[in-house]
Amino acid sequence: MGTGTGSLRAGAEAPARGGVPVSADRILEVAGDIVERHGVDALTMRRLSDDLGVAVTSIYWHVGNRDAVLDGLVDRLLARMETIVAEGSTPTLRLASMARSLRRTLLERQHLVGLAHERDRTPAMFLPAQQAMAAELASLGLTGADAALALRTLQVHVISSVLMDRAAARNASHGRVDASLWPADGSDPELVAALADPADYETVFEFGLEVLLVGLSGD
Amino acid sequence: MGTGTGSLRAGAEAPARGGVPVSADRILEVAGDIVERHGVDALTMRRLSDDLGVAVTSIYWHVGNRDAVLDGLVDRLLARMETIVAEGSTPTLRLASMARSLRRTLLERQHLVGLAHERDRTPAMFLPAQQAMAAELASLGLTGADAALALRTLQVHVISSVLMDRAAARNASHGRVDASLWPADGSDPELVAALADPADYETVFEFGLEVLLVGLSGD
DNA sequence: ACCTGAACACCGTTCAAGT
DNA sequence: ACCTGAACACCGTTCAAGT
Repeated sequence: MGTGTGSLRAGAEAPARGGVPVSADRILEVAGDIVERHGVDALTMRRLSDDLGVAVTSIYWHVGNRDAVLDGLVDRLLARMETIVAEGSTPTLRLASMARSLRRTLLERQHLVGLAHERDRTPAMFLPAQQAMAAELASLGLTGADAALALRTLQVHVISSVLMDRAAARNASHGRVDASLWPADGSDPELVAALADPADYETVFEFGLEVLLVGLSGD
Repeated sequence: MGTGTGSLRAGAEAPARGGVPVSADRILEVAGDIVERHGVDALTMRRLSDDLGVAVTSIYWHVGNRDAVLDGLVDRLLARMETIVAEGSTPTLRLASMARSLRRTLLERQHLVGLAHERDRTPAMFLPAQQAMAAELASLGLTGADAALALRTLQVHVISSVLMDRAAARNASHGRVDASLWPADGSDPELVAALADPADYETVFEFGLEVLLVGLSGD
């Protein structure tokens, strides 16, 4: 049926999706694609093997098992966290720009970041940025354990922002709070209205970041 | 084998684990037990039915399916978030005590909180505390959209702390960073040592909370 | 109204077997 | 060295059938 010429084959039996030979690297590449596009749950061994154009079992030869694939994906993400460039004329501004660009790059790989979080690899994710941030903190007078605490606070602020964004993005109805649950009487109507809107986690991030940096620079 | 009396039965065929009849409530109770003790992944329909002493399929009669069970668990958690009591003589101190007690109660139900987070129900988790916190923010001069932003910042701070704790607790090797990855030369040795220790997210929480509250109270 | 077993499609994983 | 199909134990879910 249809008006096809009949000579154009469906392409289903093309030589293994572009003829790329299977390898641990290729497997992780395709797996990363699935995870980033459809979430971790969508990564089944059978779907992965289908996308690779190969039998399920051959994946087990190259990488160990599903868990090893997930581990490999996280390792890949960490390896690609390049040192970010700081911009700004003051230490505080440079810290802010670093935190912002970290957040941006992590947002591009939301599902992978979630995966890294579940495996408690988030600290490793910030390793490349850590030295640069430590230098800025030092010029604010923060060193030793104080600097470590400040570093971790900034790190938690960044990833938590990404995790919140991810949860909100995954679900259709955002952080909308039913305004009717508030007492209709004396309570601040503007506040209730603002809370009824879905949360804008970028604004929350920026607000928290500014407060934190002002606090760190010693009021 | 062993020295048992032989008259003491194994108790395996006791009348349905205490004879409690199956119901939607009972199902959620047992399901919550499994999730809180062994994590969400451990909650399989077959294990749930085993613990209930009933056939798998009868669960489908009471509640719809696995997803409905999970939804029910989150609803239960939200319903149990009682209004917390504020302690302290100043608005800032009362806000701090509320954030702390929220964190504590959430930490007791880590897995359930993780579940609520995945379903983007975290804003609803803070609803009971929201009015009380709004009142304190008002006496700091924060109302309307400003108060909403402050509220959300505090909320994100609390749940992110819980989420971090959970990730760290689930994995044996904490946020330890390999000190050897830092340049051995001029970099702050105390800082490197502090980062080599596993992150103490309670301290990170307290530090961030204080900075946030100082910032909110208008420096 | 409530519970059951059989059955389905789908998982991850192992293994003996092919080339 | 690499890939395969068959097979296993385990999922969630449906359905016709029992009482």
